[in-house]
Amino acid sequence: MRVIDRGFFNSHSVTVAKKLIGKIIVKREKGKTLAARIVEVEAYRSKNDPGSHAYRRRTPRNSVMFGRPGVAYVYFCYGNHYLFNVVTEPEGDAGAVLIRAVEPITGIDTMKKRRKAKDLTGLTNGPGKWTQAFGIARKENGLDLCAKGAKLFIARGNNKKYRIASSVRIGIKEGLELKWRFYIKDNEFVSSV
DNA sequence: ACAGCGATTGACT
DNA sequence: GTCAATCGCTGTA
Repeated sequence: MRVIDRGFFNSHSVTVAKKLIGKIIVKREKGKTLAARIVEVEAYRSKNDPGSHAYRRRTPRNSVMFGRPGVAYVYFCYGNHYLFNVVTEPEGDAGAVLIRAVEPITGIDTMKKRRKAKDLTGLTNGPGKWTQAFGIARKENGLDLCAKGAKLFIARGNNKKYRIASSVRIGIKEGLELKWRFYIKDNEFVSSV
């Protein structure tokens, strides 16, 4: 399994977002491995992106977005859910890619247990759903996905074919002129919003 | 110090 | 289709 290095994330958020489609998110747990293919993402920047947490200024919550690329930015949303991003752009320049949906590959039983689900329906097709399936929460915020021996990382996928579609980002009120949501066309695990 | 609200989900009509 | 849940961050005072 070839882990993606920091240089991959040290780039424009939109570039990284498109390239993350089809990659594999992996979490090594005690005695178990969870893996899933990334099928839907959104790019966020700072300047000129009113939809981003980092649009106005650096705050305690968004500070991770200003830090090293390749680090996890996890935040609590709507009082119920954890949303997972990977930090992009050179250090000091805020940016992140939100992973909105994934297609399960390995560790499906664990995912089902956490989601209290019987089958694959609705298991990982949303930003708060797949993080729950993976057991990702506040403690993952600031975790370096490119560190040697990281338990959570992103790897290169197989060369499965897909077509990327784009649209406005979901759930935000500003920045709607930017079509920075990218997803695999016709993939059943893309969020159904 | 505090009111308002969000990069969502699941349950219910 | 509609709507409540739920909590901590953010902007304003």
